[in-house]
Amino acid sequence: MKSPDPARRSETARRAILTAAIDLVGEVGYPKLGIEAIAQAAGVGKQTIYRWWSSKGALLFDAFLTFAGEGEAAALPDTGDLAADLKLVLRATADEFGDPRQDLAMRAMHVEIVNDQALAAEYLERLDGPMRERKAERLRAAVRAGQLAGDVDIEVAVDMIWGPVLNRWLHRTGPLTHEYVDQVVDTALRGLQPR
Amino acid sequence: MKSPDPARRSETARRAILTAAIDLVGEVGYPKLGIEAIAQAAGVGKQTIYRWWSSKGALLFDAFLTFAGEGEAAALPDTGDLAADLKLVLRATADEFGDPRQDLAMRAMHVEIVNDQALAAEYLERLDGPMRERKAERLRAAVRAGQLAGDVDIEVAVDMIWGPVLNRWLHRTGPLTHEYVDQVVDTALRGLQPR
Amino acid sequence: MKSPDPARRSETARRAILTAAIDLVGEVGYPKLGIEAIAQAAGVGKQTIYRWWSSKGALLFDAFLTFAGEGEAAALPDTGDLAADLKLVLRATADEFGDPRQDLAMRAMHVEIVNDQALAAEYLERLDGPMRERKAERLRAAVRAGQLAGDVDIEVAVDMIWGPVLNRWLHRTGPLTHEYVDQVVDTALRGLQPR
Amino acid sequence: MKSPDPARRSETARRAILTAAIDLVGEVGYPKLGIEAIAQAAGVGKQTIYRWWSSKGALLFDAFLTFAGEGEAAALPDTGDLAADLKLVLRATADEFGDPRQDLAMRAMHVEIVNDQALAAEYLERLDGPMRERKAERLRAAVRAGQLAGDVDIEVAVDMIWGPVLNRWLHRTGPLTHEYVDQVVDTALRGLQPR
DNA sequence: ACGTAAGCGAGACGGTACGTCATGTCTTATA
DNA sequence: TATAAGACATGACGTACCGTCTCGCTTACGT
Repeated sequence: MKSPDPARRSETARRAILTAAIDLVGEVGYPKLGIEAIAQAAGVGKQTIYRWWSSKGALLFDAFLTFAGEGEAAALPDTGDLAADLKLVLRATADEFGDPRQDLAMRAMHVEIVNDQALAAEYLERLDGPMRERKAERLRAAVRAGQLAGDVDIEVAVDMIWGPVLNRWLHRTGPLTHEYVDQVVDTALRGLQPR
Repeated sequence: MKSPDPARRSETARRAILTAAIDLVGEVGYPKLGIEAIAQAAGVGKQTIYRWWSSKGALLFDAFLTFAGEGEAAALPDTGDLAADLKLVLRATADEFGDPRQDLAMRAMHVEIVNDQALAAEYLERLDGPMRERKAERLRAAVRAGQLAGDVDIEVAVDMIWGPVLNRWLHRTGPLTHEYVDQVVDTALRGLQPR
Repeated sequence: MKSPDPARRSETARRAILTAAIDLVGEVGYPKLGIEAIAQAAGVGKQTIYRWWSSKGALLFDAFLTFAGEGEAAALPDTGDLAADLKLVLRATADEFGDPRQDLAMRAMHVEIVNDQALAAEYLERLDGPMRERKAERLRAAVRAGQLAGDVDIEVAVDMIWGPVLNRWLHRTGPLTHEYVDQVVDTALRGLQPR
Repeated sequence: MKSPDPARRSETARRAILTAAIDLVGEVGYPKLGIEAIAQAAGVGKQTIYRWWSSKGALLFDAFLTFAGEGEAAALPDTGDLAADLKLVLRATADEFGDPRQDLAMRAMHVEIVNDQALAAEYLERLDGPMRERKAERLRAAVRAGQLAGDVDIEVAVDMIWGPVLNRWLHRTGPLTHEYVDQVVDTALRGLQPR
């Protein structure tokens, strides 16, 4: 019983596999994605995949972490106008969801999370957590600026703003338009009760 | 090219299949659920499944519709106290999600919806739609009672109340406690901005 | 447990089934012949086939008996020239085997005989037996005419004349030409040893 | 489009499959023989069978070639007494046909040949051909020794001696006794006409 | 520097489940 | 009650992938 030596790992193969995984999931969708096809597309032996990843989910997941981690690490914009800043961010998110390839790939990851508790935990820690922290930080700044009530639970606030958007996309409850996200932001900030 | 004659369909077989599907998905989870196992458990030939359902998703889905449709058709409670009514309903929902068997089964259905546009549409029309209408109706009653602002978009309001709860369950963003749902209701009603 | 009443049997259905069986076996060959296809082609319910025949072989077999029995019951020609008479008959047989439809159908029957002892027995009694008797009778006439040795075993003689032809056809050992059957007749009559 | 690499083929699996095929066909007979059962008995995945053989017939056939090819390659006996030599060989053949296991297995192969032209051709080339050559060679030796007429067509002669025996076995026209084969030999050599 | 031990591409292996097909039985309605 | 129609339970078919394994090959150390 021996485990592979990370020092000797081929970075070429690793990138090829992750890239192929993302590409394929965007082409055929998650349920039809197969390890054999990934290996083929990456020009790699199956064993090289099994050596380094424990499951299709873990692989796909790693692919996301890798490519997402490369891109966005920046804080959310803070122009002083909270509503405008949130709308800007959410509209961008909605647009990403609109791109068919990203749509398929992200659905894949979410399915994996829905079904696998361990991946969900890792997702929380490595992707959702940091992202959420940036969202929370922006809201805290708003609190400090007196634009948000001080006694609001920040976690709940984040959920109430981003939750509806994620949901609408994932469950296709309706079109994910800019108008919709604007309304969500406005309503969340203002509350439902009459003033 | 001939298609099966619904008039000759065996109701016995149909019920056995739907029941077995729900039972099995609650036992082994969606990804390990197989047509062969369902047929076996239902004491039915595979062909009888393939004759009447086009996919595993469609079957599972039909099972949900069947058993859900039998149960709940009632309106949401209206005691006059909107917040209390919403908390009651959402706590019940949270409790359902907490039951491991229902948890697994509902995750299965949601995964299916996430991946299959056609099923998503049917889900919207037959399960989510009616349910949503009852939620909307309760909120409209609140508007009439002066407890909710008249200019709030009811769709957005529903999303803002139920969305966070569904999300937290599906993505395991955190524990789905009664405290959490209470806070969601309070925050949604009150809004995030300082008064 | 009751058995069907032959008195009520539909002659129409019976003929349609037998005809369809022969036709189909000539089209698709024996291994691809199915009960369902026969029923379909005959415009008959499957049960009607299962009611009256115990197996695909028995049905096919019955079809042969029926149509063969109707056709040939005549004695072999006896012009006084034994060799010429035999060549005439064998050439006709070779020609029958050459017709693709008859070829396929007869192969079907022979396969059935090879595999099923009971059918083999019935074949011997009802088809091969009578045919063989006519062949033997022709040879006996030749003995009486002094054209054949009196101490030859007629059974063996029949086998030696017809056997090679049947074999060459069934196993495709070589082309079944008129020349070949002529040579078989000549050689069988003359013997292999030098005179 | 990729085809299997013969270099990597597992000899263990190959032998196990061929052996299992022969064993099973001897137990259940050809029509009830299934690929699934062979795979099971050989302790092999079905795909391993499908990878290397194109059909049940081809497999069975290969099994015969393999095991037959291992055994008999020797020439027919030549003691100088043609009739005695032939009787010896034919009696042995009759005995083989009498062994139930060999009987079933050989029937299987013959059915396959009857139904499949391609297999028939391979059979002719690889099994029947060489065997036939040995038979022909024995007869040619007899011609040289003056025991057989020089103008006899050897092919026809072989058919006339071995054909009746093969036929009687295959079609169960009668018991395949030593007496019968003796008579065939005698009659074939002597001819049917009076001397 | 060079043998050796690892990762690598390739792909055969024993399996499992797939979705299709044919079998033979059972049910229903028609005549 | 025999029939045409066809749904049913059963189970084999041939396919597609699974995850493991064994091959040579190449690459990078450790002596």
